[in-house]
Amino acid sequence: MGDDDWDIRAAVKSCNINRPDNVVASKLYLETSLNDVWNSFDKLFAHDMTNFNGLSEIFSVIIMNQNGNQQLYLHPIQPAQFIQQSSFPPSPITVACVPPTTTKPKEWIDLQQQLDIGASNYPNFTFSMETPLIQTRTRKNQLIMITYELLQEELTNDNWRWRKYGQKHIKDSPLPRNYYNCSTSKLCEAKKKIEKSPNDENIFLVSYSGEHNHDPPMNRRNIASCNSSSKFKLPKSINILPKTSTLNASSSSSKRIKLSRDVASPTIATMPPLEFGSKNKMIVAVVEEKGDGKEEVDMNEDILMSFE
DNA sequence: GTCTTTTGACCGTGT
DNA sequence: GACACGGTCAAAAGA
Repeated sequence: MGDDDWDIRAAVKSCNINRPDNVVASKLYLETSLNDVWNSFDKLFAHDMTNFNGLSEIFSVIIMNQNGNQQLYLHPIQPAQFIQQSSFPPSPITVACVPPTTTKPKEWIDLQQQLDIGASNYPNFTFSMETPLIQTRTRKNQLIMITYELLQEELTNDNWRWRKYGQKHIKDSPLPRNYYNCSTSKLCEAKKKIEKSPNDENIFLVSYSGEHNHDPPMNRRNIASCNSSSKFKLPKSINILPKTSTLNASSSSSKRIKLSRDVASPTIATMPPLEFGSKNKMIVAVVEEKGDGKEEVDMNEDILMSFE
Protein backbone atom coordinates (compact mmCIF):
# COMPACT_ATOMS: atom_id res chain seq x y z
CA MET A 1 0.00 0.00 0.00
CA GLY A 2 1.26 3.40 -0.78
CA ASP A 3 0.85 6.44 1.34
CA ASP A 4 -0.02 8.74 -1.44
CA ASP A 5 -2.41 6.79 -3.54
CA TRP A 6 -5.66 8.52 -2.85
CA ASP A 7 -8.45 8.11 -5.33
CA ILE A 8 -11.36 10.45 -5.12
CA ARG A 9 -12.87 10.00 -8.51
CA ALA A 10 -14.78 6.82 -7.88
CA ALA A 11 -16.13 8.09 -4.60
CA VAL A 12 -17.27 11.45 -5.86
CA LYS A 13 -18.96 10.02 -8.88
CA SER A 14 -22.03 8.75 -7.09
CA CYS A 15 -22.69 11.56 -4.65
CA ASN A 16 -25.16 13.77 -6.52
CA ILE A 17 -27.92 14.00 -3.96
CA ASN A 18 -29.71 16.71 -2.06
CA ARG A 19 -28.58 17.67 1.37
CA PRO A 20 -30.94 17.04 4.25
CA ASP A 21 -31.60 19.81 6.72
CA ASN A 22 -29.76 18.17 9.55
CA VAL A 23 -26.51 17.26 7.97
CA VAL A 24 -24.22 18.73 10.56
CA ALA A 25 -26.35 19.17 13.61
CA SER A 26 -30.03 18.66 13.64
CA LYS A 27 -30.47 20.74 16.75
CA LEU A 28 -28.11 23.29 18.13
CA TYR A 29 -29.08 25.28 21.19
CA LEU A 30 -27.88 28.83 21.28
CA GLU A 31 -27.04 30.29 24.60
CA THR A 32 -26.78 33.79 23.33
CA SER A 33 -27.70 35.95 20.42
CA LEU A 34 -25.43 37.68 18.03
CA ASN A 35 -26.01 40.98 19.80
CA ASP A 36 -25.05 39.40 23.06
CA VAL A 37 -21.86 38.18 21.51
CA TRP A 38 -21.02 41.58 20.17
CA ASN A 39 -21.89 43.24 23.45
CA SER A 40 -19.66 40.82 25.27
CA PHE A 41 -16.78 41.50 22.98
CA ASP A 42 -17.36 45.22 23.26
CA LYS A 43 -17.16 45.02 27.02
CA LEU A 44 -14.13 42.83 26.92
CA PHE A 45 -12.12 44.83 24.48
CA ALA A 46 -13.32 48.38 24.84
CA HIS A 47 -10.84 49.42 27.49
CA ASP A 48 -7.71 47.77 26.30
CA MET A 49 -7.92 47.88 22.59
CA THR A 50 -7.52 50.83 20.36
CA ASN A 51 -7.10 49.07 17.08
CA PHE A 52 -9.64 46.32 17.39
CA ASN A 53 -11.49 46.02 14.15
CA GLY A 54 -14.10 43.59 15.35
CA LEU A 55 -14.18 39.92 14.70
CA SER A 56 -12.58 40.31 11.38
CA GLU A 57 -9.33 39.39 12.98
CA ILE A 58 -8.16 35.90 12.36
CA PHE A 59 -8.32 33.07 14.86
CA SER A 60 -6.71 29.78 15.32
CA VAL A 61 -8.64 27.19 17.25
CA ILE A 62 -7.49 24.34 19.37
CA ILE A 63 -9.20 22.03 21.77
CA MET A 64 -7.51 21.12 24.99
CA ASN A 65 -8.53 18.70 27.66
CA GLN A 66 -7.48 19.39 31.18
CA ASN A 67 -8.72 17.31 34.06
CA GLY A 68 -11.58 16.06 32.02
CA ASN A 69 -12.78 19.48 31.01
CA GLN A 70 -12.95 20.46 27.41
CA GLN A 71 -11.65 23.86 26.58
CA LEU A 72 -11.94 25.69 23.35
CA TYR A 73 -9.26 28.25 22.78
CA LEU A 74 -9.70 30.89 20.17
CA HIS A 75 -6.30 32.14 19.24
CA PRO A 76 -6.44 35.47 17.48
CA ILE A 77 -3.54 36.24 15.26
CA GLN A 78 -3.81 39.89 16.20
CA PRO A 79 -4.20 42.28 17.80
CA ALA A 80 -5.41 40.73 21.03
CA GLN A 81 -5.40 37.39 22.66
CA PHE A 82 -8.55 36.06 24.12
CA ILE A 83 -9.52 32.70 25.32
CA GLN A 84 -12.88 31.12 25.20
CA GLN A 85 -13.34 28.44 27.75
CA SER A 86 -16.16 25.99 27.98
CA SER A 87 -16.28 23.50 30.77
CA PHE A 88 -18.55 20.49 30.83
CA PRO A 89 -20.22 20.09 33.13
CA PRO A 90 -21.79 22.31 34.23
CA SER A 91 -20.99 25.88 33.42
CA PRO A 92 -21.95 27.70 30.28
CA ILE A 93 -19.26 29.14 28.11
CA THR A 94 -17.18 31.85 29.62
CA VAL A 95 -15.08 34.22 27.62
CA ALA A 96 -11.93 35.72 29.01
CA CYS A 97 -10.00 38.51 27.43
CA VAL A 98 -6.27 38.63 27.61
CA PRO A 99 -5.05 41.97 26.33
CA PRO A 100 -1.83 42.07 24.37
CA THR A 101 0.91 41.88 26.89
CA THR A 102 4.26 40.30 27.43
CA THR A 103 2.90 38.47 30.44
CA LYS A 104 0.96 35.50 29.25
CA PRO A 105 -1.21 33.22 31.33
CA LYS A 106 -0.10 29.63 31.70
CA GLU A 107 -2.94 28.40 29.51
CA TRP A 108 -1.87 30.69 26.75
CA ILE A 109 1.71 29.54 26.97
CA ASP A 110 0.63 25.94 26.78
CA LEU A 111 -1.47 26.72 23.77
CA GLN A 112 1.29 28.64 22.12
CA GLN A 113 3.67 25.76 22.66
CA GLN A 114 1.29 23.41 20.94
CA LEU A 115 0.86 25.77 18.07
CA ASP A 116 4.58 26.20 17.78
CA ILE A 117 5.09 22.46 17.65
CA GLY A 118 2.65 22.13 14.83
CA ALA A 119 4.07 25.05 12.97
CA SER A 120 7.61 23.79 13.18
CA ASN A 121 6.72 20.37 11.93
CA TYR A 122 4.28 21.36 9.25
CA PRO A 123 4.85 24.93 8.30
CA ASN A 124 2.68 24.71 5.21
CA PHE A 125 -0.27 23.15 6.89
CA THR A 126 -3.26 25.46 6.85
CA PHE A 127 -6.92 25.31 6.09
CA SER A 128 -8.70 27.97 4.18
CA MET A 129 -11.77 27.27 6.32
CA GLU A 130 -14.32 28.81 4.03
CA THR A 131 -16.98 26.80 5.78
CA PRO A 132 -18.51 26.82 9.25
CA LEU A 133 -16.84 25.41 12.29
CA ILE A 134 -19.25 23.71 14.65
CA GLN A 135 -18.66 22.44 18.12
CA THR A 136 -21.11 19.86 19.33
CA ARG A 137 -21.59 17.23 21.94
CA THR A 138 -24.55 15.03 21.40
CA ARG A 139 -24.52 12.71 24.37
CA LYS A 140 -23.53 12.74 27.98
CA ASN A 141 -19.96 11.76 28.67
CA GLN A 142 -19.21 12.13 25.02
CA LEU A 143 -16.25 14.14 23.91
CA ILE A 144 -16.83 17.45 22.27
CA MET A 145 -16.65 17.16 18.55
CA ILE A 146 -15.57 19.86 16.21
CA THR A 147 -17.03 19.55 12.77
CA TYR A 148 -15.43 21.12 9.76
CA GLU A 149 -16.69 21.32 6.27
CA LEU A 150 -13.61 20.69 4.23
CA LEU A 151 -12.91 20.59 0.58
CA GLN A 152 -11.41 17.52 -0.94
CA GLU A 153 -8.03 19.08 -1.20
CA GLU A 154 -8.21 20.12 2.42
CA LEU A 155 -8.78 16.54 3.43
CA THR A 156 -5.35 15.73 2.20
CA ASN A 157 -3.72 18.21 4.55
CA ASP A 158 -3.22 15.56 7.13
CA ASN A 159 -0.40 15.12 9.57
CA TRP A 160 -1.68 12.10 11.42
CA ARG A 161 -2.13 8.45 10.74
CA TRP A 162 -5.64 7.13 11.01
CA ARG A 163 -7.13 3.71 11.05
CA LYS A 164 -10.69 3.07 10.14
CA TYR A 165 -12.60 1.14 12.76
CA GLY A 166 -16.16 1.44 11.65
CA GLN A 167 -18.65 2.58 9.11
CA LYS A 168 -22.31 3.26 9.57
CA HIS A 169 -25.15 4.49 7.53
CA ILE A 170 -26.80 7.29 9.43
CA LYS A 171 -30.53 7.69 9.55
CA ASP A 172 -31.96 10.00 6.92
CA SER A 173 -28.62 10.19 5.22
CA PRO A 174 -27.88 8.21 2.09
CA LEU A 175 -24.18 8.45 2.74
CA PRO A 176 -22.22 6.35 5.20
CA ARG A 177 -20.20 7.80 8.02
CA ASN A 178 -16.67 6.56 8.49
CA TYR A 179 -15.02 6.30 11.88
CA TYR A 180 -11.30 6.59 12.45
CA ASN A 181 -8.94 6.54 15.36
CA CYS A 182 -5.29 7.41 15.54
CA SER A 183 -3.15 4.48 14.52
CA THR A 184 0.12 5.95 15.70
CA SER A 185 -0.47 5.15 19.34
CA LYS A 186 -2.94 2.75 20.87
CA LEU A 187 -3.17 5.07 23.83
CA CYS A 188 -4.10 8.02 21.68
CA GLU A 189 -7.72 9.03 22.10
CA ALA A 190 -7.99 11.15 19.01
CA LYS A 191 -10.83 10.16 16.76
CA LYS A 192 -12.55 11.52 13.77
CA LYS A 193 -15.55 10.94 11.59
CA ILE A 194 -15.79 11.63 7.91
CA GLU A 195 -18.89 11.84 5.83
CA LYS A 196 -19.63 13.35 2.51
CA SER A 197 -21.75 16.45 2.40
CA PRO A 198 -24.78 15.62 0.29
CA ASN A 199 -25.05 19.28 -0.58
CA ASP A 200 -21.73 19.71 -2.25
CA GLU A 201 -19.74 17.01 -3.88
CA ASN A 202 -16.54 18.78 -3.00
CA ILE A 203 -17.24 19.13 0.70
CA PHE A 204 -16.66 16.58 3.42
CA LEU A 205 -17.92 16.83 6.96
CA VAL A 206 -15.02 15.97 9.19
CA SER A 207 -15.54 15.76 12.94
CA TYR A 208 -12.70 15.53 15.41
CA SER A 209 -12.74 14.55 19.03
CA GLY A 210 -10.15 13.75 21.64
CA GLU A 211 -6.54 14.72 21.53
CA HIS A 212 -3.34 13.22 20.28
CA ASN A 213 -1.04 12.46 23.18
CA HIS A 214 2.00 12.17 20.93
CA ASP A 215 3.78 14.02 18.21
CA PRO A 216 2.63 13.67 14.65
CA PRO A 217 4.23 10.84 12.73
CA MET A 218 7.25 11.84 10.78
CA ASN A 219 8.32 11.05 7.23
CA ARG A 220 4.87 10.94 5.84
CA ARG A 221 5.34 11.01 2.14
CA ASN A 222 1.80 12.03 1.52
CA ILE A 223 2.13 15.27 3.42
CA ALA A 224 4.32 16.83 0.84
CA SER A 225 2.85 15.06 -2.11
CA CYS A 226 -0.73 15.82 -1.27
CA ASN A 227 -0.10 19.41 -0.42
CA SER A 228 1.69 20.03 -3.61
CA SER A 229 -0.29 17.88 -5.93
CA SER A 230 -2.95 19.26 -8.20
CA LYS A 231 -4.58 15.87 -8.40
CA PHE A 232 -6.14 15.35 -5.02
CA LYS A 233 -7.14 11.92 -3.97
CA LEU A 234 -9.04 10.43 -1.09
CA PRO A 235 -8.22 7.40 0.94
CA LYS A 236 -10.06 4.38 -0.25
CA SER A 237 -11.43 3.86 3.22
CA ILE A 238 -13.52 6.99 2.98
CA ASN A 239 -16.54 5.22 1.68
CA ILE A 240 -18.93 7.91 0.59
CA LEU A 241 -21.04 5.91 -1.78
CA PRO A 242 -24.74 6.43 -1.18
CA LYS A 243 -26.93 3.58 -0.08
CA THR A 244 -28.36 3.05 -3.49
CA SER A 245 -24.94 2.58 -4.92
CA THR A 246 -23.37 0.51 -2.22
CA LEU A 247 -26.21 -1.98 -2.05
CA ASN A 248 -26.28 -2.76 1.62
CA ALA A 249 -22.83 -1.45 2.24
CA SER A 250 -23.67 -0.45 5.77
CA SER A 251 -21.93 -2.06 8.63
CA SER A 252 -25.02 -3.90 9.67
CA SER A 253 -26.11 -5.48 6.45
CA SER A 254 -23.57 -4.89 3.82
CA LYS A 255 -21.85 -7.18 1.48
CA ARG A 256 -18.27 -6.37 0.83
CA ILE A 257 -17.77 -3.87 -1.92
CA LYS A 258 -14.63 -4.50 -3.80
CA LEU A 259 -12.92 -1.27 -4.63
CA SER A 260 -9.74 -0.75 -6.48
CA ARG A 261 -6.81 -1.09 -4.14
CA ASP A 262 -4.95 1.84 -5.49
CA VAL A 263 -5.28 4.03 -2.45
CA ALA A 264 -3.64 4.13 0.90
CA SER A 265 -4.37 4.27 4.56
CA PRO A 266 -6.34 7.32 5.45
CA THR A 267 -4.33 10.25 6.62
CA ILE A 268 -6.54 13.18 7.38
CA ALA A 269 -5.83 16.17 9.54
CA THR A 270 -6.88 16.39 13.15
CA MET A 271 -7.25 19.50 15.21
CA PRO A 272 -5.06 21.49 12.92
CA PRO A 273 -4.04 24.99 13.69
CA LEU A 274 -6.62 26.90 11.77
CA GLU A 275 -6.31 30.09 9.93
CA PHE A 276 -9.50 31.80 9.04
CA GLY A 277 -9.45 33.80 5.91
CA SER A 278 -10.95 37.23 5.77
CA LYS A 279 -14.15 35.91 4.27
CA ASN A 280 -14.45 32.86 6.40
CA LYS A 281 -17.34 32.12 8.66
CA MET A 282 -17.48 30.52 12.03
CA ILE A 283 -20.47 29.21 13.89
CA VAL A 284 -20.40 29.50 17.64
CA ALA A 285 -22.59 26.85 19.16
CA VAL A 286 -23.17 26.01 22.76
CA VAL A 287 -23.96 22.63 24.15
CA GLU A 288 -25.80 23.16 27.35
CA GLU A 289 -27.08 20.83 29.98
CA LYS A 290 -30.50 21.99 30.91
CA GLY A 291 -32.00 22.00 34.34
CA ASP A 292 -33.87 18.79 33.81
CA GLY A 293 -30.68 17.02 32.98
CA LYS A 294 -31.38 17.03 29.30
CA GLU A 295 -28.71 18.16 27.02
CA GLU A 296 -29.45 20.15 23.98
CA VAL A 297 -27.34 21.32 21.13
CA ASP A 298 -28.69 24.00 18.93
CA MET A 299 -27.49 26.32 16.28
CA ASN A 300 -28.81 29.72 15.43
CA GLU A 301 -28.18 31.47 12.20
CA ASP A 302 -28.11 34.74 14.12
CA ILE A 303 -24.77 33.82 15.57
CA LEU A 304 -23.19 33.06 12.28
CA MET A 305 -20.39 35.54 12.12
CA SER A 306 -19.03 36.64 8.82
CA PHE A 307 -15.48 37.82 8.79
CA GLU A 308 -15.58 40.27 5.98
C1' DG B 1 4.48 -10.70 9.14
C1' DT B 2 2.48 -6.39 9.75
C1' DC B 3 -0.84 -3.13 9.09
C1' DT B 4 -5.29 -1.64 7.32
C1' DT B 5 -9.99 -2.31 5.88
C1' DT B 6 -14.36 -4.47 6.06
C1' DT B 7 -18.51 -5.43 8.40
C1' DG B 8 -21.73 -8.08 11.52
C1' DA B 9 -22.47 -7.88 16.22
C1' DC B 10 -22.65 -5.62 20.33
C1' DC B 11 -23.23 -1.78 23.63
C1' DG B 12 -24.67 2.71 25.52
C1' DT B 13 -27.78 6.41 25.30
C1' DG B 14 -32.05 8.61 24.29
C1' DT B 15 -37.01 8.35 23.47
C1' DG C 1 -39.00 -2.26 29.18
C1' DA C 2 -38.78 -1.93 24.21
C1' DC C 3 -37.07 0.19 20.47
C1' DA C 4 -34.10 3.23 17.54
C1' DC C 5 -29.91 5.05 16.71
C1' DG C 6 -25.01 6.14 16.82
C1' DG C 7 -20.62 4.49 18.09
C1' DT C 8 -17.34 0.76 18.91
C1' DC C 9 -15.43 -3.94 18.88
C1' DA C 10 -13.19 -7.63 16.83
C1' DA C 11 -12.56 -11.43 13.58
C1' DA C 12 -11.61 -12.14 8.90
C1' DA C 13 -9.72 -10.73 4.72
C1' DG C 14 -6.80 -7.91 1.84
C1' DA C 15 -2.54 -5.29 0.51
